[in-house]
Amino acid sequence: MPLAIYNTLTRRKEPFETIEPGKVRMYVCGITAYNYFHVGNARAFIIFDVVRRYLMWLGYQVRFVQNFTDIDDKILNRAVQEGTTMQAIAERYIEAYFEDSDRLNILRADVYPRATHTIDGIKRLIHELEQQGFAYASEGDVYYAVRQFADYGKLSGRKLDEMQAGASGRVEVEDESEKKKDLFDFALWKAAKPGEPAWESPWGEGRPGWHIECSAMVRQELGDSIDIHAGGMDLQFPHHENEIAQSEAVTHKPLARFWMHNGFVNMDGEKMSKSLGNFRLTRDLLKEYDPMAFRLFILQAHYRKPIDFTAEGLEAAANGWQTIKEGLLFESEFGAQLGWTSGESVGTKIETAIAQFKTAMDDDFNTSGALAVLFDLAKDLKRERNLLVHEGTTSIAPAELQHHWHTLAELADVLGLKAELTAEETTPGGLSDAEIETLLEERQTARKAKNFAEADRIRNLLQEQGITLIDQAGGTRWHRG
RNA sequence: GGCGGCAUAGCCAAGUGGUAAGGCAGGGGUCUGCAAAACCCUCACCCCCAGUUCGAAUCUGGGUGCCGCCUCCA
Repeated sequence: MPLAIYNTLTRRKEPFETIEPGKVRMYVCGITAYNYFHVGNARAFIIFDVVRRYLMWLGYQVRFVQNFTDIDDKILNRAVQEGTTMQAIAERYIEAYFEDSDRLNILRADVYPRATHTIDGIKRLIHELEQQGFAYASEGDVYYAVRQFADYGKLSGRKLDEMQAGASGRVEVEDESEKKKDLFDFALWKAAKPGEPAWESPWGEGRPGWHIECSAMVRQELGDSIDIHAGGMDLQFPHHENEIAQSEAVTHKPLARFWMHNGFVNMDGEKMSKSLGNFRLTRDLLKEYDPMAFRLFILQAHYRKPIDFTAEGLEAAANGWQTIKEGLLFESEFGAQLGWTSGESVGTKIETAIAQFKTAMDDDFNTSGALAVLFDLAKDLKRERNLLVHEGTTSIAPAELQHHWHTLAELADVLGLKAELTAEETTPGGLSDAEIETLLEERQTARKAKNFAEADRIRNLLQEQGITLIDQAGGTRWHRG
């Protein structure tokens, strides 16, 4: 069965087809660089990173573009607040974006266009819109005339006449109405206020509106029509609706074949938003949790559903991640011991696992279902690992085990789950094997003499060094970690 | 006022006509001086009512509850 993706435009799952065979052009709306990104942003980036990875795994050549908005009121405000420039603020948070997203194992985009580097393209687009009667200048601003675009509202499923201006309660409707012909017209270009960064234009000194940059960037980096355009649910309207209006009015071609939107991250049941101030920065979260635990947390829910961010949920994901991580680390810990070579063959279990994984992912990226496959594989490995540690042998032939591991590693990579030994785990404890053996002998003597206090003292001492003892009938085994 | 979504175990969450994946937590057991680690086993009739069907968590109608969007937002 082929891959089916839910398309916001049609409100249906549709078989995925590309414009150009074998190639995918994909655009994801990135951050406005005025703060570290929050966990809601992170969800979008993780989700679409997985979409990209999966398409690549299926054999598509994916060109992935994600923008940085580096002109914006919020960046400007912050710059004023800190007595610095808009550029300095933007640079800082773009750099931070890379640090945080790298930790989340989000693949780098092929291109990261910025608004400030796209001014020419933006001006050209506005000019074309003006020429074709979709835009008008007004006191140094330029607005898009939504009534001129017959399809306005097709993405978000609304009609201009049915919309209630100001229903969100965030906008002062009267504010700009003087300059606009219609309440729902939106700014393509804003006249600069004194002291603000500004660019020359036929309409006077000013800067681009928010929506226009994406239209210009898509066009510049990917062409008139692309395969996937993605972002958070909230971008559906007005941002993406406006992008469509801007782009399609000029090109007369569909901006994107598939529009994908991810659901929100709620904080303890309540919507997380900048205005409510209850957002959680990814950077802060990663001080407490393994980035992969967070990734797992996100991937355990379907991307279009809202997900509730709670400490319990994160804990559960962190515990679950341990299992997958142990499976992934199997090779580096025991591969050599088991004499694994690079030879490959595939067992039936593995084929079934891959098929199940694919079935889940083909169904509009059912990562939750896909994860069940990973857990199954990881648990096998975990069991064998423990058998090895406790009994010194495995119940599955090493070669077959290797295929298990290989498959787990491959599928985990599609989901962007990567296991790394922490510094603690890599650095062996202060005690040498010989020292440990000596202590064990002492403890054994104490145990035989029923001096359990002494035996427990030694056990605790070793435990503090990260060494776990396994008392068995045939003697005591131990392992680090 | 308009548009849309969701409701599955203690928690999270798949499944969209054939008799409930998975994760976390829990319970029981084996082993042990006691632990720990490990292993094995175990844990749901799917918000309510009516209907369609041989058969429904899954379709239809009606309720109830929660949530999102209608120019800050991923």
